[in-house]
Amino acid sequence: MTIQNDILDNIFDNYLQLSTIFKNREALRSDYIPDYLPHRDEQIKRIASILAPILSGSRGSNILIYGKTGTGKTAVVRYVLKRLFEKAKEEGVFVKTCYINCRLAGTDYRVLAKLCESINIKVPFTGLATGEVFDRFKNGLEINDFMLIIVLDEIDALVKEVGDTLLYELTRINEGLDNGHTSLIGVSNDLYFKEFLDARVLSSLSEEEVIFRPYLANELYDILLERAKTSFNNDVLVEGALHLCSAFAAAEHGDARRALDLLRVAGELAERKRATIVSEDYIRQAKEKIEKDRVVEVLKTLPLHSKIVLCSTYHFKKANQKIINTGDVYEVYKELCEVLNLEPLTQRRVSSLINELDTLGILKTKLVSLGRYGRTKRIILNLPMSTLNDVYSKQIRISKIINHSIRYRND
DNA sequence: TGTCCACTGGAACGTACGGCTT
DNA sequence: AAGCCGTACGTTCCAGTGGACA
Repeated sequence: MTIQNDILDNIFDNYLQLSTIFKNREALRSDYIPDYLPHRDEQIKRIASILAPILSGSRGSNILIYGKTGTGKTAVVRYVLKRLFEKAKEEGVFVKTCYINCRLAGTDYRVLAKLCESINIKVPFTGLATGEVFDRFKNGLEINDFMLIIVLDEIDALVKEVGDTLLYELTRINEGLDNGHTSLIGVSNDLYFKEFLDARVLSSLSEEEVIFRPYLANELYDILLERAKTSFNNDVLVEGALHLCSAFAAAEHGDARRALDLLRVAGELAERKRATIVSEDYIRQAKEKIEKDRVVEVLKTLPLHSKIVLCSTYHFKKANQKIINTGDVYEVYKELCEVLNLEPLTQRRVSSLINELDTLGILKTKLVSLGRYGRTKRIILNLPMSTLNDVYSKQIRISKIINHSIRYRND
């Protein structure tokens, strides 16, 4: 037995002893499909009855599903499809399902590549024309006589990014098929996403519509309670903790995913502290941890020039300069590039980077008009300076510009 | 009331890259 | 090998603009 072995043994033993909190941690992950989804009976029934004709071999209507993040859309769809799939198998009907997150896929090509993959057609990740991939997909359906249910999650993200060309093709695909057919289920986080769609696409895609309202605090509580039963050991969770958790999540547009994350992280924190119960306090700590972890992760993985832009705003905040605009940020950005021996990007590009950082919630920007003094963006660093300092001091290249003293003055 | 600032943000285009088909 | 494709990341160009100021 080596010393290292001892240490590892210790860690693992400790872990096993520590696992007095969770019964099944996985049940708190957002991709877990529970056996019961509280407060979604209506939607489950609706979607199931729309898709039911598939069991008799005919095509189900296309469905468009709306609702904010964490309202159970994905869970309900996956739940219904899972049951449908099992039922179809019993009945000897051959059904295939394909779930695609459009935001993660990002482009028409990659969505199509995933569709091909789901019917066992191998497609290279680049090199082919999009039309070619579409043809292969269509042929695959035809030859194999597949009944394919396609779930396009976060469909709004794709349409906003690259338009609705692909959706148009997909909604028409059945027209050109003698064998095999598809049903589309579009899932959108954006209630106004319809406006981005061509009328023909819209009418075809939204043959049926299902809306998911945000959960109320008491509904979130029921959901958490249900999940807690399967995930936590008995008597571990303080009732007040559940209430606090649902209250936090209800304040953030009734996002159940957030609530479940909160509960899981709180449990993990308690576990690490060797606590035997998960109290309200752990929920509060979890809330802070989740936010901080998110920010740190974003800071670390940002492209180099975005980091420099961020450091530029950091220097203004450090110098107590509250009001800064794009021009100021760009001047300091150029100065920092010089320090790093880098060719600076154009102001137009930096302007886009600032917008991206705004979307990530790291910067806060506001378009203002200063009359005679032009139009620009007010920019505020939207995170604690210490967080940025901690993360970037450890990165060799960026640490050089963190402590650089700035020449530029904007007064 | 018109001017004009300091940008914004859309659009078109360029370049490099990996990888396909023929 | 030639010619094409999608993707990522960038540049260049430029019309548009809200409102302070003369």
